[in-house]
Amino acid sequence: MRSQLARKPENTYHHGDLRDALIKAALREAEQGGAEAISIKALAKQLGVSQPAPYRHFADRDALLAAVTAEAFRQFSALLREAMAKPSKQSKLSRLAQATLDFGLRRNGVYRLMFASRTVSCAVKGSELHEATRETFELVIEALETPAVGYLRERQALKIWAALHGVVMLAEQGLFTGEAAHATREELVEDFVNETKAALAVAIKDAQRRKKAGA
Amino acid sequence: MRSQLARKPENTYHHGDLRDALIKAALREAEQGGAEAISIKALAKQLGVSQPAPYRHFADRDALLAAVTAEAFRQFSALLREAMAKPSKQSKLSRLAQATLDFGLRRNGVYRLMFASRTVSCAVKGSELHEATRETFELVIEALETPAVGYLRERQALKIWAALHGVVMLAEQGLFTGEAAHATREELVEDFVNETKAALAVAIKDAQRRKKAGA
DNA sequence: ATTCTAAGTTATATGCTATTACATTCGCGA
DNA sequence: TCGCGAATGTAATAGCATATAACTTAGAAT
Repeated sequence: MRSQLARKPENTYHHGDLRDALIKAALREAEQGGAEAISIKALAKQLGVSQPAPYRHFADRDALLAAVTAEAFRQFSALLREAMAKPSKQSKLSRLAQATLDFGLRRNGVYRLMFASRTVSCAVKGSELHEATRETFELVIEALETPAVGYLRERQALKIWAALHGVVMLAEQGLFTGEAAHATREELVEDFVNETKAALAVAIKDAQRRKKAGA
Repeated sequence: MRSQLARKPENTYHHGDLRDALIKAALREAEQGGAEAISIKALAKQLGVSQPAPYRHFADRDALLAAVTAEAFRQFSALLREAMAKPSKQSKLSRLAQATLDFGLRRNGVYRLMFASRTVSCAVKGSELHEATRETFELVIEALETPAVGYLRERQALKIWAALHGVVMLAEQGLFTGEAAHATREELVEDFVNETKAALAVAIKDAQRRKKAGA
């Protein structure tokens, strides 16, 4: 009685790569429903293994969620990198920003898993998950295409990052639909991008002036 | 065998106000753990009623969550109103902004319930919950203390609202702690507040100029 | 007083997490 | 290549949560 959906080769006792298969399948489940949609039992059935098999690879559901979230961050980072690498008339920052918005809306459930679940805020420093989030943030700094100017670069990165997340959040809440949608999400994102660029330009000019005065 | 925590008067068959008691108790549970921490069974035990009793007042768990979330929005709105009413050297917008940040961090779980759960994005237009979110957004517009200037006022409200949510999100994710905390959350919020004010000032001046030119 | 209804109870079905004890396969060293 | 231990699977089961069904009680309305 093996399920059609089984990714396990027929008539084999061992799955071969259950750990990885679980993460990928869980990510698919989370696509719409977020963390709540991830059920160990359902995944086991889907993959054609017994219900307790996943516990050989993850201590408990939270451990699976953490691994899935880390994988989601890797995919997200890859998407951002791709967007930034792609030649385009837009600036790197603009491409990163629009890619973030796109990811947040298209992969709603995964996005919530990454940025709005208990899992992330509980991630201890140094964990795989914590590192994944830091790495993603580094990409934002890179997208600024600016040399370090005091701590101002990190600050601008934090600001644009926060703004982007906020736009995704409100979009998912439906604040851009209906009669009150006096601005599209994309417009708002572009606004934030431009403000960031302007602020950085000022900061750089300032730094140069100070350097000159000092010399 | 009635629990000490029972809010139900002793020796009464009917609780009297179970619906309301459930919402309040659920909100307490959500305080830390968000929606996941809300268990119908646990609530029933806490309130000293049988486990299925809550189903007389809510069709299912989701219905309870929706009601709890709506109540949370009302409390949030009340907090914002209070912050805006309080005499202070700060501007209304600044007070609303800091109050939002405060709420988002102190009442972490409730905040996630409100802004980052399936419940809200599934709320149909016209529902109690949907109205509650709209009403809260109206407060943001009010805090701008600006007459309508085309659609620019709504746009600025959306922008500052998004930015605030983003800051809360990143703060909960731990991006402000550790060596990289080159700006406090409060500083960032104040930055966004000032940018909003500047943008509005420009918009108003623009509108006046255009009016004069037209006359 | 009687009766209707809202709100509660007990019993039970179903589904998920997690653990325990047992079985099978893989890979590696003798 | 044999065999043995570790890794990885299964079956059985406990425990908890949601939800429904059938029954009971209290309060209000006539």
